[in-house]
Amino acid sequence: MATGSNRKTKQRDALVSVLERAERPLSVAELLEAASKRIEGLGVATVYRAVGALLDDGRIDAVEIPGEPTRYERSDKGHHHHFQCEKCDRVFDIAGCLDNLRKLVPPKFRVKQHSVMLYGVCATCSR
Amino acid sequence: MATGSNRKTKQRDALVSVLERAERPLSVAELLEAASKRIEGLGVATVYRAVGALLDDGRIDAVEIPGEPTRYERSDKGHHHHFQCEKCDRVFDIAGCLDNLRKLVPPKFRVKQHSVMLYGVCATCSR
DNA sequence: ATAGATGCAAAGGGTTTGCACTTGA
DNA sequence: TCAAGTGCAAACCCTTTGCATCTAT
Repeated sequence: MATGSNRKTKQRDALVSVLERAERPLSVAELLEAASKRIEGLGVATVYRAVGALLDDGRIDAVEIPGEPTRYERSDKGHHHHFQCEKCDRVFDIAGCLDNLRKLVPPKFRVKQHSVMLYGVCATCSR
Repeated sequence: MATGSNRKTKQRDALVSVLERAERPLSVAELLEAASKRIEGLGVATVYRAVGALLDDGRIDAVEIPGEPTRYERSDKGHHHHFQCEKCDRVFDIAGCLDNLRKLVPPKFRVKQHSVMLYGVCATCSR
């Protein structure tokens, strides 16, 4: 996926480092806020463009949760899905995947990607 | 879920009937376009409000696809998932479901709902 | 009569884009 | 040098809301 040139700038460095340290997927707003502590005057557009570049390069993945702004996370976590707790709203990574998903589709349909979101109550909130 | 009063109006009748005949989930824009053929001067806000009322009453369900406008479908179709074609952007219903999804989560996590989205190329666009 | 529904237009939130300016290679 | 990146503001898309006007009951 590595497209184009991608210069090294302090803005992108800051954003990458925020994403690298993050323990959970972050939204653009969260990225902006976190990185602004280091880069003053950082603009939203820059964050969106950096995020776009990182997505193109496959360095991060988008975590999309209906009704919420898209979050982003390092892509080196491998293929996985997410679980959102309805009590605490936290999003957890779920290892593993059902690869027989493609069996579900009608003939002639070609499946290239899929996403699975699980909702329920996490271990902590279950107590 | 049946809330409030819900008057019978020609606008809502038209929208319900469009939804009832639809073979795939429809966006507000699609609903507006379809229903406008019968109700001239139909406004977007009316569609949104009608959709909201139908959701409250549990007569339709929202199909949320990241990066795309929410689509709506009759709620009496039973449990199923969706497939979006990357060529034509249409969303199709996929019968069946992998119910071993719950096996993916760590112990103590309780799964109550899940959603599966498949992406690829539909039969028509495959040709 | 009157609460609920409608249409319009304005406003809101998230995301993208045009443009002049800055900066990394 | 000069293409790529930045910041700002305007533009966009989807959705919601305020308000004066209808309309079903």
